[in-house]
Amino acid sequence: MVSKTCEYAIRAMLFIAQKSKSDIKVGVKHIAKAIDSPEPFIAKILQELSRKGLLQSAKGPTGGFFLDNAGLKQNLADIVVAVDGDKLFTGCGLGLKSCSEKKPCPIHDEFVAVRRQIKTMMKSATLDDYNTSLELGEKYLKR
Amino acid sequence: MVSKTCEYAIRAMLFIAQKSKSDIKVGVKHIAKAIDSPEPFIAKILQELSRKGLLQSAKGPTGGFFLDNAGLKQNLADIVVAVDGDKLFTGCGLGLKSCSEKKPCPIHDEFVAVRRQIKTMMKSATLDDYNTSLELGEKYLKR
DNA sequence: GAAATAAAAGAGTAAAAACTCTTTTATTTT
DNA sequence: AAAATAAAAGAGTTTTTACTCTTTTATTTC
Repeated sequence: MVSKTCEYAIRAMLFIAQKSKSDIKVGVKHIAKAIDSPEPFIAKILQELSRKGLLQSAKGPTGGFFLDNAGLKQNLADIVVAVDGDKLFTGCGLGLKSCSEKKPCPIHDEFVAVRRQIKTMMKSATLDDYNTSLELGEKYLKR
Repeated sequence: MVSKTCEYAIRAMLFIAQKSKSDIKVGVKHIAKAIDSPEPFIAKILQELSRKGLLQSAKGPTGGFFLDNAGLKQNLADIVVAVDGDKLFTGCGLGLKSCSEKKPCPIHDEFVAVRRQIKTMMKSATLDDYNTSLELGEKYLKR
């Protein structure tokens, strides 16, 4: 559904969101451990997202990645688009380039519905909104 | 959502289903042209599916690939599982190995709903069911 | 200002997915 | 039986995705 890179990105962003609530910046090592991902790989992903402005970073001791208030208002769809592009939300279910309302593939209408549901779901909650259930230990980012 | 291999497989199977309605066997060359796919690649995919029993084949002149009556009753989910496995229907949205009702990822419940919708959609119609709209030229397999 | 910490940047490697080519085997038509 | 047709099989290549390593640069603490 989304790339592995994107899965890591979402999990990392959710973890950073938690820490940012208490104004804590987190280093790559800490993040990698928390979401169980290869350290240099998640570093690269987050640098890319930081360049794109989806999160902030600070170098040096006590530095690390963090989210400002605007960042905490982002939703999962924002991350998915930044990492994978919008093919999940716009592509044809059978890979046809010019599949459209006018020239639909056999499953066009059904896929439009599925995609809409996915989009709605990914836009319905901000990173901040996930914090509570994560803090309560009702939801997990690891294993 | 599904692999490119799987997209080709579905499109080829839908095309073969059409031809099989009039008891016509189709060669790889013909199929590749009809669905706009690399010829040796779709050949390989169909050989694999034929080995798994999802369609039939005959060698020699007038030979080619075709579907028997049971084959025409298959749905898209059958093809997806044969090609990609069942990860689309069972995997975690964030790639967690032990994501479950007991230890859910933050988007577990929403993803269960999305996956159910996809599964329902892919099981709701047989290959045969798509024939009419394709014959009428309302739906397309190419471009 | 020296040492330590942590991200930035970029090159490099490994594995998987997508795609190709060649040879063989079976079947049918003439 | 010979020629032609078409799938079977398997090895090989290319591209993309996933992941690693090394060096540099910025910041902070002591």
